[in-house]
Amino acid sequence: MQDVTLKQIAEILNISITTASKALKDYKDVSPKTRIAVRNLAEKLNFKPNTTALNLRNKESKTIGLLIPEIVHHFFSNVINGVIVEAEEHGYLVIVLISNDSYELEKRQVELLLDKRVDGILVSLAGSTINIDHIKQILKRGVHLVMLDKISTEINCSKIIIDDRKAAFDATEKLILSGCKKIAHFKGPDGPKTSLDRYLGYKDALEKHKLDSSLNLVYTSKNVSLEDGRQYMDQALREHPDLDAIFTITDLVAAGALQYCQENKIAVPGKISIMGFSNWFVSGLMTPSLSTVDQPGFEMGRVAFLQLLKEIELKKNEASIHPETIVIPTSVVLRQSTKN
Amino acid sequence: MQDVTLKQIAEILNISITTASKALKDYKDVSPKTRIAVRNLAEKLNFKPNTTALNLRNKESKTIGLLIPEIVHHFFSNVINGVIVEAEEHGYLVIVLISNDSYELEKRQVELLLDKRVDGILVSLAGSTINIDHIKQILKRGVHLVMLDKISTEINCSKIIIDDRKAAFDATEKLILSGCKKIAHFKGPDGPKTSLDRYLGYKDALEKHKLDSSLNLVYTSKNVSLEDGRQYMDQALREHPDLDAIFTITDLVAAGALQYCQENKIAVPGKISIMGFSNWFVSGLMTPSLSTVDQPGFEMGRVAFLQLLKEIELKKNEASIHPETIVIPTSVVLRQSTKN
DNA sequence: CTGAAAGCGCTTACAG
DNA sequence: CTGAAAGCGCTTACAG
Repeated sequence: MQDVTLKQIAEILNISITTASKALKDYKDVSPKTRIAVRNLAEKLNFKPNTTALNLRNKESKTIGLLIPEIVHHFFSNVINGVIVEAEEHGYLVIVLISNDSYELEKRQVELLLDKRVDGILVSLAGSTINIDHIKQILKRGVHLVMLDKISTEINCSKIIIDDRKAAFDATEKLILSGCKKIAHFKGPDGPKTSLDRYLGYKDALEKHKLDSSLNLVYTSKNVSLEDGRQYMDQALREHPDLDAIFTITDLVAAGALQYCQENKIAVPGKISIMGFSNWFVSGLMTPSLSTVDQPGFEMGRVAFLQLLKEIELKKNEASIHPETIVIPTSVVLRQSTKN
Repeated sequence: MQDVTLKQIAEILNISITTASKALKDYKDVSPKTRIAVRNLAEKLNFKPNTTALNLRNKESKTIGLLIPEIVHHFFSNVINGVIVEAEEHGYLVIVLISNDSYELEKRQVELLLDKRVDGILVSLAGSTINIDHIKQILKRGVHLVMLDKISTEINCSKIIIDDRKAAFDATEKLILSGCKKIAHFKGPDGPKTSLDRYLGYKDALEKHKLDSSLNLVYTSKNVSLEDGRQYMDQALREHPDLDAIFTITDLVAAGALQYCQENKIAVPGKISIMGFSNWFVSGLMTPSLSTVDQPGFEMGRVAFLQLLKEIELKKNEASIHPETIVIPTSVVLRQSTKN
């Protein structure tokens, strides 16, 4: 069954396409009789205006692109969900593309989205992305852009982030307030700003409370993997027998550390407290369950879409756009892997 | 910066739009000189043919819709990933929509996708979907359809599934072969076919090995939640003191059962073996890690897209389409929550 | 109140 | 070798 067009309706009713179109769009200069006839027939034939034709004419697609490093990932799948739900609410559809943390893929995917003529693009940068000319390209082509979580300070666009430094500070301070005195940090790789900020927040807290903040308490996890967590837990315990807590770049690393402790009968949090970051789904299921920082992915996705929409509509009204940076609040979730 | 059009190129070069178009598309009836001039200018101005115009003309969008019950979910996020990766490989983009297991949402989302004129739709049904007229509507509108995992036998389209009954049989038999004699099943709600099939596979295995397969060993989890797992573990142990294994509808329920055992110092697998289903990411992280059935989401997503593509291309060549049902193999993953 | 015309950006059968 | 014309399906300023 082919899609019904205005032309067909016009032919059946022996009127012009113009009139048929007007009748459906509540133009006042159509006789009630014609209006009714057109509407009834449209209803009967299940007429749906062809979106592609509308897009071509209106130069908008009511579609946005979402470019994200991963999808099989608790935080990012929440982000995607937030974007999709909010977009649908406002009549927009979302094309999802996964860079798999690859700069090359990300670059190509930006092209795909641009060629597709989406109305706007939401980007969370791949871990391996250093050069950001492809992102600048988005702005140059006049397409709206909002970055979230993995952002670049070199791009002049709206950004949706959490305050990683403050969140890490809060998490570390909770460990301190629960009585921990020697706290290691398993940080992420050096590139991403989030890694750096979480490290700085950790350091801030130690310094504020005058605890040992020497660099030999900091371990850099290359792969941010379960295995890394196990390995550094082993190493940290050997290098610092008096260690009583660790704070990790993300829950997965914390989970590895926790596994190591379980297998080696090291009491958590008796001997050592473990604090993760991100509040992955898994954190609540482990034994003991993991204390962590809740990173509200769904909310970030929602707000990112809303910001993009705002800019799309400002542009339509020819108003000027002022990029904003919106910080979404985080909170520390205390569970069983820390004291108190 | 506005997008460059063929018209602009033609004007600059003082040729017709027709010729410009042909030059870019390797029509042989264009002089080499013109061809070169057009190509160079197009390159220089970074000309990209307007996809929307092409879509309108070619009546295809190189875009498909993916309608899925959940996204913050290990299996489904893998499915989505598989679809997106394979689609991108073949020049297709994917619009993702989440029904959140709601029939109402699913119905509306099918409309959205149809109105968008996607070339095809991949559907995994919402848990609450009983009436499937909206799915039939897809076929009626001449849009290609492939269903995956949560399918409906009433729809005549290609389907990508696992053999739930066989998978459940295999999992249960592993428990039996490891020496378990009294095995309970925490099944899912009665609606979905997967629930039923997993129950039947469990029953098949018990009967084959002449073990107790009475109905009082079967508990129906309404919410398929962590809490359900805890609760039925408690109940099952009270009702069957000699219980030595459980097989659950999905890993989350198994995780709840495991938590219950941990908290109540019930040895796993010493006293009781626990077998989940789906191989969620979390299964490998728990202590003890969970034995389960691997449900290859990524592969299912890939194959689903490939099947859809095949049908799209068959149609283009006016060949006839024969719906296929493709069964993706599963395997039992033995970890620490079961014996041997 | 109705409809012919122009246009969104492209392609292609056809005439010259 | 080049380009005017028709067309994909719609909308809207304009003439009648």
